[in-house]
Amino acid sequence: MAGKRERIAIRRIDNLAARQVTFSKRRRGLFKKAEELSILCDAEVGLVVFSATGKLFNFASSSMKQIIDRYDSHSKTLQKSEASSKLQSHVNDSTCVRLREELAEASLKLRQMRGEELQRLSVQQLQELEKTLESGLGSVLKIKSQKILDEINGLERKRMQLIEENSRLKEQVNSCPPLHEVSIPLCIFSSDTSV
Amino acid sequence: MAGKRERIAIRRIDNLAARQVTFSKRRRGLFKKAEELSILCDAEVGLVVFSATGKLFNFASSSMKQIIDRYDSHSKTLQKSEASSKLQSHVNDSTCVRLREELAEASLKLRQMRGEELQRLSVQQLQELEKTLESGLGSVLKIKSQKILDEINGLERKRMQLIEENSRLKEQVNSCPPLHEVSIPLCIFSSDTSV
DNA sequence: AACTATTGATAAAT
DNA sequence: TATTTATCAATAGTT
Repeated sequence: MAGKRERIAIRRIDNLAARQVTFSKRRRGLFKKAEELSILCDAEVGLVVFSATGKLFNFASSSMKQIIDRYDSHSKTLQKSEASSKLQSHVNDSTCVRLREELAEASLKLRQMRGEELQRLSVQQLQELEKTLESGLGSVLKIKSQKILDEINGLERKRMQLIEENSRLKEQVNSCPPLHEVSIPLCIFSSDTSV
Repeated sequence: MAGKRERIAIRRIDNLAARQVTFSKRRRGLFKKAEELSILCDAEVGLVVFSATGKLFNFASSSMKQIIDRYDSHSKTLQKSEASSKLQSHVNDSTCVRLREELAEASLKLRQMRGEELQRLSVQQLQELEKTLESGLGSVLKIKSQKILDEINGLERKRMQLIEENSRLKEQVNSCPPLHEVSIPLCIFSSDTSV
């Protein structure tokens, strides 16, 4: 009937469906509050969110470009603003570097999930990995069973359809006069229009 | 005493003091929720706020630079960047494209190993995944056991060393004269020189 | 997607 | 600015 809302720990939600639902709900809430803050308090607000699946959501009280530019000029950790072409190529270099790093990390995780390169992990980390693998394996087994059941049901349905069709055909055959008593005269009749 | 919180209209707060107070409160709330979203839902979140007085506040689940780069690469694919065609050619550089593809594939595999996005896999593929996961799980359990055994052995070794040291110390203590037979006369002797 | 009990955020007062 | 408290808003779990 109702939501017994219990305090939820702030850590990654393991269940995919629950995580996606929460993401939708909280994302809407967050964007609403971002907009409210910008309006109520005359603030410039920029918000960028990438879902775990890589989808982009963003809000900007003015324009995102303007906000990013302003942010860059504030966080003047970038010392020299040189010619734009040099700056751009630098940005692109860093994009490639980031991609390489992310790829390396993803590959390592994959290898570890396959049971490689585990030596440097702590017992704690191994335990977490074990839990993840067990959970993943459970899901795989569940989906596999579903698929197999679906296949069986599909085959069964087709079998039943064939049986029905078969009965219909049998009835048709039974309700017809024997083949040699009908087809030959009909054949003669249709091919001999002069009669 | 208390806050009769009435619904407030979402429009600029005219009173300066009230606006600043509200800004502080809501800003904290917004940043908290941004962080919670990133943690709960495994999302990448970047938030930039400039107060009306020009002060910068920002939050990034990873790094702001990374998030802005990712935002740029996403939005650039949708819009023409009128200023620099050079930038386009760099962003679409074949290396970056290839890295992105590889990363996307690796991420998908990781998610599948965690038990997500399995629906489009065939029974055959699920079976292979199952085998991989079981094998990985086996390795993890093996390494974990090893590590735990190593830890136990290490502790046992240290325990034995301590026991040995203990015996040595006991022997030393036993080979010494008892404390009261030596120290008290010495004490008397040294403090009472008139005897 | 819609519902509601409950937690969380916050407007106003101090 | 911090704290308090009444009230409103967000949302976790459920249907």
